[in-house]
Formats: sequence, structure tokens, C-alpha cells
Amino acid sequence: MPETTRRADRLPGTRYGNRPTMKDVAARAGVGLKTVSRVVNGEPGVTPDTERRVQEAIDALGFRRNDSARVLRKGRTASIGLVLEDLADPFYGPLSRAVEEVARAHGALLINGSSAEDPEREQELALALCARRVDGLVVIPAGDDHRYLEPEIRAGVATVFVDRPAGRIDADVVLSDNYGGARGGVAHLIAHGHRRIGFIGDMPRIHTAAERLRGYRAAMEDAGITVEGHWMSLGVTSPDRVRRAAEEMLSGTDPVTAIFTGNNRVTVTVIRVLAEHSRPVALVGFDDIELADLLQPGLTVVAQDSAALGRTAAERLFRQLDGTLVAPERIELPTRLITRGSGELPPAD
Amino acid sequence: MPETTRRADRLPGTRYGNRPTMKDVAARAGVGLKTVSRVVNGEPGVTPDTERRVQEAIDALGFRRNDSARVLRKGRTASIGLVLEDLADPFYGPLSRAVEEVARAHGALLINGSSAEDPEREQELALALCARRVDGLVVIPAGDDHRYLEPEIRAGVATVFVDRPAGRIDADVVLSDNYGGARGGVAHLIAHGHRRIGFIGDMPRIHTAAERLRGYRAAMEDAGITVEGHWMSLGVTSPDRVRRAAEEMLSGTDPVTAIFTGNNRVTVTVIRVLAEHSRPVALVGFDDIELADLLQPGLTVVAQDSAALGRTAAERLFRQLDGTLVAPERIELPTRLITRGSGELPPAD
DNA sequence: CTCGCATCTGACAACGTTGTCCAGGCTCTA
DNA sequence: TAGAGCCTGGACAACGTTGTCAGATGCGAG
Repeated sequence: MPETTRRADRLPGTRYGNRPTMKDVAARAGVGLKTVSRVVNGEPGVTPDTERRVQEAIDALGFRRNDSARVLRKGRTASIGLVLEDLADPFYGPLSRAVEEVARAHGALLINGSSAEDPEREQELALALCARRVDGLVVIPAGDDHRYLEPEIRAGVATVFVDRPAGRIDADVVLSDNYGGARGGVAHLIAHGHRRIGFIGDMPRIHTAAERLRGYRAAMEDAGITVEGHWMSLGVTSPDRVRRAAEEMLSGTDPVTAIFTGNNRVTVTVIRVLAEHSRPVALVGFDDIELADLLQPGLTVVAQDSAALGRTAAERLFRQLDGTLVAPERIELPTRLITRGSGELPPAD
Repeated sequence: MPETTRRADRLPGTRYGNRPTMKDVAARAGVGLKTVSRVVNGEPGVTPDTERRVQEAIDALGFRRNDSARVLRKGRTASIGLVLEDLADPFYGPLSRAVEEVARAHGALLINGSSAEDPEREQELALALCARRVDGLVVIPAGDDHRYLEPEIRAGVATVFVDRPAGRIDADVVLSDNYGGARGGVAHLIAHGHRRIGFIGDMPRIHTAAERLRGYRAAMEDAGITVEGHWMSLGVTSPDRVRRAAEEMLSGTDPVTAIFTGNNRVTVTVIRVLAEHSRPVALVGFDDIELADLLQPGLTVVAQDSAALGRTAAERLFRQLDGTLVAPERIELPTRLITRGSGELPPAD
């Protein structure tokens, strides 16, 4: 039997631990190779008796189809890639899960990668995923230049950007309404009588941070309030710098009576500062936080729906793959103001 | 030029959107196929001039190596699979991220899948990953019978189970010390004078839940306390059932003065119940929660280090792949009691 | 000037699967 | 009983890459 010989010729212990192939199954069942393929894929044209024999051989050998070979032949991998910032961040867990669910509904697997907010790593990851020939790519940008993806997109890799827009290329983008959300949150504070309102946010080179800052400025301008320079603190991220920034705007001759925080990490630190502060200070944070309702007072937030972001992006991705989609679009999902107490405190001055 | 003809023969629009292959690069650079392969893989034996010509052709065509074909040829995919319960659960985010980091250090990508606590889906996912020929598999079990993985493990798929032990097969397992942690947490309550202590946990068919229950019983027995049946509530998971269970053990003739909660979801609900409760009740929860220190009182927890679980498991996985590892082992990581106030409340009866 | 050696290059097969196509056997009808 | 048509099964090539091996090229030494 030449078949057996060929397998024995192999170096021992190499290659998938010598897994059985369709050829082996065919030999054992005494049928042709293609017949095994037909059974494995549920294709018609196999008599029940043959099918049974093949199935028995499959079970006996513990055969499992090698999807790598299948992919090579068929040209579709039935997998999509997700490049995000940090899976350990509670904001991205639900997003990733939502993408996964949509992928699952389309029979695709999800390959995940964290860029750690490093543009180079984002590129490295995205291109590695392309080399795997993922059918599509959902990217939460870390960098601001995505021209490196142009050849991939031209080659047919469906691509959607989430949370932040793509840089220097035309592509589908799904965003939260950062500007509107921040503007609404600050307006909420103003409506409760505040005029000296602080803003602590991330580096403005990050799109979301810039948009939220813009929202803050717009709300203040709407109310005819001139923003003092020391009310704003931009680009601080580490807890102790946030702490210092908050303490600074809370002291001095012109202390703020309310603070708007630009993301959940900042919010958490500010909550700690305020907990030690004697005078009550109103607070509205961008991004919801688990247990926000159990704090004293409950935390008022501008919440974005990270799962919806992921779902929307993934659905759009698969519509690209269907060919249902033509021109790139920019989708903005609304945010929601959730009042729980901290944002409704009156100014104490 | 026969090369061009062959490609033109293809059906238009199929297969990766007609990406260039090494053959195309070779044709354009006027070199042989294997030379391109050498350049792409940085193999020696190519003159600088040839290398430059090839590199130019690669850039001009936007070529990117097809890893599917590479995998088929080489037999290793440089990717590992992670089957967990729910990526949106804050417990699994850091775990997944830790696995990813270790994978990255070994040049591997991570394919993620959520089982949604459904054994069938776990199996389906794990086998799909095996069909992709992942080099290894990190599984957080949903089911309790993993014999379906035996052929895969025999075929060389490295496998490590995390958080819960594998069912009915001998395999590497990395766990938290659920028993010891719960026992310590309950002992902590007893040390603060409590004797009527409630326990609310998940279904005992889940290993972690059973172990934590066992820890509770052991601590109570250590202190010579007989546990009343209505102090324990097992298998409740939905918020309203937890709520009812908590309210029940807090009322009646023999109300508990302290509660030990078996996981973070339960803890959150119980915190809500206690917030509405007039009499102060001590609380220790299994699993840490973000912002636990900002609650009133701060939440005392038995914390497990989910990142360490993931890291340990992944490292073990790659040591299996190195061949450094022989016999399956069971590793237990310690938990840590973090006191923040809620567990140090004296009994109020 | 020719031979030998080292260096660089390319032809070819193989990885495991699927699509195409044809052969053989069967049934049904005339 | 012979011919037509259908159904099942198998041979073969192709997917894009890498390993093997042999051929070509260039150089120096005799």
C-alpha cells in the first residue's frame, strides 16, 4: 500500500504531530479522497453506506479537517481581526465581545490584538492579521496615519475603524458622539447653576479627547462663560498628575465648583480627590463606570455604548464583505446622560 | 510571458481580491520564485543587488506573504486559542490580555472565543480552533467533560486549563486557591465577631463555586459554628434571585450579621441590597471590583489575580510547546484578602 | 587557459484541501 | 435486450509557500 509508505517516510514527530489527513481516511475507508471531502463538507452525492464507512474511518483516526489547507484553497479564512488598545480596559471588553458575536453569527472567528496605544504596534498587528488573510479588520486606531492599510484594502480586506477616525485614508468609521456628549454633560452642569467648571482630559492629539474638549468649550460658550486657562488640564493621564491637576483647580482664588472629566480613568482619580475634599464639588464623567450608582453621591456620566460600537462596526464589516456596501461612511452613535447625583450638586461657593 | 497568462485565466474578482504572490514578485523582479522567498524570510545567500530588485518589486506590487500557505507548508501556525466564558466580564479582560502578552513574546497571535458558559459552545469553539491548527489552547472550562480534546492533545495541541479544572482528562491546570481564599475570607468575618454568616454563591456544579462553598463550610466548622440551611443560597445568579436570597437571610428570627458572596456579580447585587438595609451588615466578596475602595464602607474582598492566572497558563503552554514540560500539573495561585471596611464591621444584633 | 571550488540562483515537489471533469455502473424505457 | 440518462466515485490540478537539490556563475590557483 503506497499510502502507508508515504506517511512513514516522514520525519517522525514533525508537522502537527502527524495528524491524519483525508488521504488517510480515504485509504482506511477504501474510498477516494474526494469522497471523504464530500462527507466532511456535507456535500451531496454520497450513498448512505459509503458515508457511514467514511464517518467510521474519521472517528477511528480522530481526523479533523485542516482549515489552513482549506483556506489556501478557498481564499476565505472565515476570520476577522480586531486591533484594540487594551483588552484589560473595561471599555473594550464589551466591544470585543460584541464584535465576536457578530462574527460568530457569520461563522467567523475573531483574532484579537492589543496595540497598547502604540501606533507602531498597531501597524505591526494589523499587517500580521492581513498576512493571515483575515477577511476583515476592525481597528481602534492608536496612530493617526493608516495609509499603510491602503494596499490591503485595495486587495479586498474589509476594514472598519471604531472609536476614533482613520488617519489619512478614506474608510468606514463608527464613533460615539464625543462632541455632543461632552457638550451635553457640561451644559447639564451649567443648568444646575455652575459657571466655574473644570475640564480634565487626555492629550488632544487623541481624537476623542479633542472632541470632548471641543464639546466643553462649546457648552461654555453657549452659556457665555469665558473659560479660564487654569480650569483646563489636557494631556494628563497618570493618576498623580490628574490628582495634582484636580487639586489645583479646586484651590486658589477662583476655584471651580464642578469638574467634567474626559474619560473613565481620569474620572476615577477625580472621585478619589473629591472624596477627600471638604467642599462638595459637582462631577460629570465621560464613560460609564461599574457601580457608579453605589457611590456617594452616585456618579453622573455621559455614557457611550461600547457594545453598540462594536456591533455596528462588525455588522458594517460583514456588509462590506457581502458587497452590499459601497462608499465609506462615518457613523456617530449617540451618548446618553445618566444622572445619579454627582452632576446635580449645586455650586458651593 | 506565461505567468501573466496564468493569472489572467483566473475568474475575475475571486480569491483575496487577486493579491500578488511570490510568483508575481519573481516575474516582476526577473528572478526565481525561491529567491523571493529568501528575501521575504531574510535568508542568507542573496546578493544585495538582487535583494534590492526583489524588494522594489514587493513594494511596487504591495505583496504580503500569505501565511496560510506558509502554515500549510511549515506545520506551525504561530497562533494560540483562548476559550473563555465572556470577554465582557471584567475578570477575563486582564486574563486574556496577559495571555496575549505571553503569546506576543513568543511571536504568536491570539484567537479569542467566548463560550457564554455553554459546554456545547465551548467544545464547538475549541474544536474550531483545533481545525485552524492553533499550536496551543488555553481553555476556561464551561463544561465538565473534556475528553473530546483527547485526540487533539495526542496530535500535539498544547493545552492548559485555567480557572477551573479539566473534566475527565489529565491536563495542565492553573487555578486560584478558591477553597483557601473563601475559608480565609469567612474566617476574617468570624474573627470580627460574626457567627451567623450567610453564603451566596453560584451553582455548585461549577468547580470554583463548589470550592468556595467548601471554604465557607470549613471556616465555619473551624469555629465550631453549625451552619443553618437558610444561611446558604446556592445556584442563584440572576440579580433578582440574589436580591431575594439576600433579603431572606437578612430577615426572619435568625438573621445573618454578615454575608460572604461567592463571585463579583453576586457581590454587586448584595451591595445594592445592603445599601437599602437599615442595620449594618458585614460583607466580604470573592473577586475584587473596581472602585471597591470608594464605596461606603469600602468593600473587603478576597482578590484573585486574573492576569497572573493568564500569564502562568500561557507560559506553561509555551513550555509544553518547547518540549520542556512532561507531566501535567495542577498549579494553585494564592488569593489575597484586601480589607477596606465592609468586612470589618462588627455584628449588629 | 583550464580546472575546482564557493557562492548564488532556480526548478521542482510537497503541504492538505477543494473544484473540475470524466468513467463506470446502475436504472428505466423502448 | 440495447441504449439513454442519471448517479456515485475518483483522478488530477491548483491554491501559495518552503525545503531540497542541482545548475550556473564567477573567481583564483595551477
